Amino acid sequence: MVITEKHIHILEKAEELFAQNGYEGTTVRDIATAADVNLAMISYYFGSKEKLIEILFKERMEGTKLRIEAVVNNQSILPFQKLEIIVDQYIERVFNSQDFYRVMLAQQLLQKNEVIIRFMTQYKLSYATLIEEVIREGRRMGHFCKDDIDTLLLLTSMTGTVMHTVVSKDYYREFYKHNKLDNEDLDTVLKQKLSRHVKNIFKVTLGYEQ
Amino acid sequence: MVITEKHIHILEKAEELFAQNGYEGTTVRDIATAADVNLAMISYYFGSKEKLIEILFKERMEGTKLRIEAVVNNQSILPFQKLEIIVDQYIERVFNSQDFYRVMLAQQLLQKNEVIIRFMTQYKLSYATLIEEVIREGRRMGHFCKDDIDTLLLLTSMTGTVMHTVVSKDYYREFYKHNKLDNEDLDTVLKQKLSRHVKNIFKVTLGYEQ
DNA sequence: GATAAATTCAAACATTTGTTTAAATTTGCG
DNA sequence: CGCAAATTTAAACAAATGTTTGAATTTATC
Repeated sequence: MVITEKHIHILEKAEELFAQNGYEGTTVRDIATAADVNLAMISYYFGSKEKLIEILFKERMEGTKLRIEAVVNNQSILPFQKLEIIVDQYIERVFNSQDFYRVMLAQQLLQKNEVIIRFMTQYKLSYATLIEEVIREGRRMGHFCKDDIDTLLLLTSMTGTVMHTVVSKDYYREFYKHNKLDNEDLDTVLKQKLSRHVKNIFKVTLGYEQ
Repeated sequence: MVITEKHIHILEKAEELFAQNGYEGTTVRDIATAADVNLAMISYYFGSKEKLIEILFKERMEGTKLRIEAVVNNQSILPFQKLEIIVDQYIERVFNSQDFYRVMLAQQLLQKNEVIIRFMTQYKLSYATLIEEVIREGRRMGHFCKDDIDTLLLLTSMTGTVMHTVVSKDYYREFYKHNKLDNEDLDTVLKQKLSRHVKNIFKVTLGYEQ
């Protein structure tokens, strides 16, 4: 299937609506209106509403694996530095694509679409495998002293902490009376805090000797 | 409004369906069928589908605050021990009520129902306030040496890590080839791992001196 | 500029949705 | 029992849903 500008435009609008109202809570008419195209165009371009969200996932998930692979395979970066880069890349990616990550979390929660489940499983497991490689490297080099490291728990701790922060931004604003901060400034603050916090989690979990 | 056995029975079935298919993905007919009551009974007992989920939240969130308050106000428990108890209580609660916590996460993600948003905000903020109190106590007693502790980030890290673990249980099963473990055994393993991991996060974040 | 293909459109399609109705049945109580 | 209130029922309601249709329009190719 060839993805044109039109496809991309509709997908962007659909992504926004899915993030806002959920997949079931978004109608094909909503998408058509938001994208400023005729209702029938959704079927014409994507076949169905379900196919549309599948294509959205395919589009968004392509390429994300490549970036982390480049880091892992770089010989000149030390293991813990690699993990720091991976953490910062993940935080940056989530904050830059908040809508999609909301849609993804919702899909992970419901697990209704087989195609999407496969995408997400493949993504998460390959991610975990790469991190495990870095951890093994770090242990070999004597940088990490813990020997019963649960890679997936560590990864889940990162994704859970970051995702939950994004999802509960409003609590943050209320608890610390950050009302004056606009959304962008709040994001900057949260990204910094998260970076430090998650790296700390990695450090203590791995037993990283400075 | 008086909640009868009938209400509770319907709420339990609705909770299951909401967790499985989402709020929008669950029809009033689904709920009626699952609860083995006539379709019109949902409106008769709850007024509407929206009121039903609001009452579900009211029912489930009542009392959760009391338990943590009892811990915080107990003079004979040391600050870090209090936090350890709070962590274990939270993990236990999430694993015992996985359906509801899934529904809650979905609601947090979409933020469509004002009544439910209020419930959740009140819950999270009072939770954070109580933990902040314990942290202050620990700092006063010289047990925690970090002085720029972000309570809400710490709390979000706990809830995010635990919730994400529950939601992505399937990845866990696949990654570690835990196929043979039944769901209950896997839960036991995950609870133990989470308990240790989250307490570690608290320890390092607070600068707890053994 | 003619022709065919691709795109757009308004309208219609059959289902499904949450809610209501009004009659039937059960329950509680003197 | 008798009777009123509470509960249950099948049926109907209008509105909204995803998808399709077939004609109209635009675009691309010669």
